[in-house]
Amino acid sequence: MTTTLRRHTIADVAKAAGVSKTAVSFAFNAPDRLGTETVNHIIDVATTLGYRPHPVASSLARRKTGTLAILTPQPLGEIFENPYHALFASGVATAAEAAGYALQFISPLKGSLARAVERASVDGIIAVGLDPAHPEVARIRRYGMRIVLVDAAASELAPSVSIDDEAGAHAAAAHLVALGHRDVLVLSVEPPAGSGGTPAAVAAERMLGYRRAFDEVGATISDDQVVDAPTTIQGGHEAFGGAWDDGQRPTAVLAMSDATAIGALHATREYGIEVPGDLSIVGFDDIDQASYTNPPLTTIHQPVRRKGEEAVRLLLQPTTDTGRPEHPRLDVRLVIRGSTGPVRRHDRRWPTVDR
Amino acid sequence: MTTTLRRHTIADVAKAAGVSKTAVSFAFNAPDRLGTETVNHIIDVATTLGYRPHPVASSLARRKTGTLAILTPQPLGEIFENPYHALFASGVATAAEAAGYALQFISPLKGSLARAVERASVDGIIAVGLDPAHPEVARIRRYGMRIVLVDAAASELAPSVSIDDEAGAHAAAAHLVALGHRDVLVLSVEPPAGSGGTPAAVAAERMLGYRRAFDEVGATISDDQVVDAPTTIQGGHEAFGGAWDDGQRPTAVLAMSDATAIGALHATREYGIEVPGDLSIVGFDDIDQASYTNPPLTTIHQPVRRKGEEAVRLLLQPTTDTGRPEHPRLDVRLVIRGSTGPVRRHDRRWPTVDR
DNA sequence: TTGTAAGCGTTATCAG
DNA sequence: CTGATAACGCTTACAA
Repeated sequence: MTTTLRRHTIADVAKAAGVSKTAVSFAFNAPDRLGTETVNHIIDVATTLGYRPHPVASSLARRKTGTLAILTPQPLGEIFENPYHALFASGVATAAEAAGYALQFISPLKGSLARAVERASVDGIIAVGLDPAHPEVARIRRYGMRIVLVDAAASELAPSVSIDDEAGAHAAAAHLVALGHRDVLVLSVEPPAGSGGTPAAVAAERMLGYRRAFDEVGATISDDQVVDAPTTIQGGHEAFGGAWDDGQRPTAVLAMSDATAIGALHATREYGIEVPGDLSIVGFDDIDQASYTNPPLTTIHQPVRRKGEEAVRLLLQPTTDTGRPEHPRLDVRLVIRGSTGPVRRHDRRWPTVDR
Repeated sequence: MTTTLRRHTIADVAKAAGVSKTAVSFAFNAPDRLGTETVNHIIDVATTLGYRPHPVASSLARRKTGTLAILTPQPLGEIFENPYHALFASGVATAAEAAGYALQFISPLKGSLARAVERASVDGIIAVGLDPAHPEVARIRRYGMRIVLVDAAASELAPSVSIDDEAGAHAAAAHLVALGHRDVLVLSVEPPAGSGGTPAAVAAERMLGYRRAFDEVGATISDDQVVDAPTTIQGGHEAFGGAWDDGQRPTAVLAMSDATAIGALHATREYGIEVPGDLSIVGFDDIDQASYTNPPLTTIHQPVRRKGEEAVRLLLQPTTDTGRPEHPRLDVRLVIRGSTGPVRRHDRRWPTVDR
C-alpha cells in the first residue's frame, strides 16, 4: 500500500533545523546572507528530509516561472517531425538552457490556441509563424508575458526575428535564370489553416523574390506555375507529381522549403526524370538532410539555429525603452550543390502519361 | 514610457461584477454551479477587463500543474536534431495534447540534471534513456512526481515502456546471416556520458541479439568488429570510415540506429563501395529518412511514436495499486528494403587506402 | 445559488 | 545575521 506521505515544506525544515522559514529560504536563494555554519546545517537537514523548494509556490511569490515557450499554430506532432522546426527549436533550447530557462511548447489545446495560452505558466513566448495582427499576440501582451515573433512581418506590435526572404528567393531564382531556365514550377507553402487562403508573410515575400528575378530577364511566372504544398517530403512529392501529371513540363523547380524540394526530387525518380540533367531543383532553408540527398540539394541557406538563439535574446533582453521593438533580419545565402544545372538545349521527349 | 499596469486579479473581477471571488472562480471552473445569468455576466466583465486566472496561483491551489515533461540526460539541442527523439517527442506531444497537458522539456541545467529536476513544475516526467538506478529517479519520486522510464531496463523502481531490443537485433543479424554474411561491422551507440563506459541497456540488449544470430550458425562477432559511434549521420560516417581505414573489410554493417546506418551509407560513396553489391547495411529504428535513402535502408522498425503515446498513458493512468509497475514491451519487425543483399561470392579487390 | 474564510508553500519587507 | 508577518492569486470546504 503506497502511503502518499505529505511532502515536506519549508516550515518542516525550519522546525527540524531550529531556525525560521526565512533562514531556510535564504539558505537556498541567498546563502551569503547567512552564516556558513547555519547554511550547511539547514541544507543538511533539508536533504535528509528530501526537501526541495516547491517550484510553483516559489514562482508565485517571485512572479516569474523561469520558463519560456515556443508557440506554434500547428499541432506539436507536426512540429517535431519537421526538420526546419526541429532545427529552430534546437537553437531556442540551447539559448534557453544557457540562460537558465526551461523550455515548454504551446500549441492549440482542443483546437484552441487561446485556451492553451491562458493556461501557460511561462515568462515569455516565442511565436513561430504567427501574424502580428493575430488576436493572441495582443492577449499575450495583456497577460503580461513577453513575446517575440518569428517568421512574421515586422510590426509595431511586437519584436520579431526573420530573414531576408525576398533576397533569398531572388538568389534562388536568379541562379536558375542564369542557367537558362525560363520555365519553372514553384512549390509554395500552404497558407496557414485559419487564414482563409491568405499566404503566410514568408510565402508572399519569397514569391516576390522569385518574380523579381524572372522580371529582370523579361520572363514571368504565371499563376498556374505556382502550386501549394504541405511542408513535408510527401507534400512535395505529391505536389510535383500532380503538376507533372497535369502536363506541366518545367525545366526547373523552385521550392520554398527543402522538405518539398526533397519530395520533388524523389518524385522525379518515378518519372524517370534526371536531376539535374532534365530538371533542376532548388530548395530553401538548408536543413541537414539537404546535403545528404542524391544529388545533394542546391538551396538557400538560412541560419535557423541562430534565429532561435536570437529570438531568446530578444525575449530576455531588458525592455528596450528606447521605443520601438527590434526586428533583426538575418542573412541568407545561396548554396550551390548538385541539383541544379544548365537547361537542356533540345527538348527531351517525355513519355506520355497515361491517365 | 511603458507603464507596467498591474494585472487584474480575481478580486478585481469579483468587485467589478459585484460578486464574490468564489463566484468568479466557479464561473471559470464549474459554471454549472452558478446561474447562467451570473456566469455570463462574470465572463463578460472578466473579458472586458482582460482577466485570466493566474495559472501559477491556480496550480498552487490545485496542487497540479497540467504539464508533463520529457527528461533527457543530453542537451536539448542534440535531442531536437535527432530524428529518433523527434519522432518520440511527437508521440508524447500528441498524447499529451489529447489529454489536455502541456509539454515541457527537462535537460541538465548548467550541467546538472538534479538542478533542472528541482526547478521543474510538472506533474509527471517521462525519462528517456535514464537507468532505473539513477539517483534522479528516486528523487523525482520523493518529490511526489510520477515518472515513466523509456528505453531502460524493467525494474521495480518505476514503470517503463520499451521494445524487444534483443529480438529486433536478432532479426537484423539473422537476415544478414541468411544472406551469407559472416564478416560484419557493428556500429554500436556510445555509452551515456556519465556512465564510465557502461553501455546503455538498449545497446547491451541489441548486442546480445546480434551475437545470438551469429552463434546460431557457429559464427562470432569479435570485439574489434564492434565500434561505438554518436547517434548521428556524421557519427556513423566517421565510425565506418575509421574502421575501413583501419583495414576492416566487412561484407555487412549492423548499425544500432538508422542515423549511423545512413552515415555509413554515405561513407561508402567516398570509398567507391557499392550497396548492397559490395556491402549490406541494416539499421535500427525505421525513421522516416530510412525510406528515402539511396538505396532505401533495410532496418528494424520500432513504433517510436506509439512508444511516446504509451509513456503518456502510463504516466497519466490512475495508480495501479495492484502492486507492480507495468513494463509494456512493444513489437518490432524487420523491414527489408534495398540496402541488403547476398554476400559476394568472390572477393572484390579494394583499392588500397593511402594513409 | 452564492459567500466566507482557510489554506496552498514561497518570497520579501522590515524590524530586531 | 535572523525572524515575524504580510503578500502572491487562486481554490474549496463549509456556511448561509
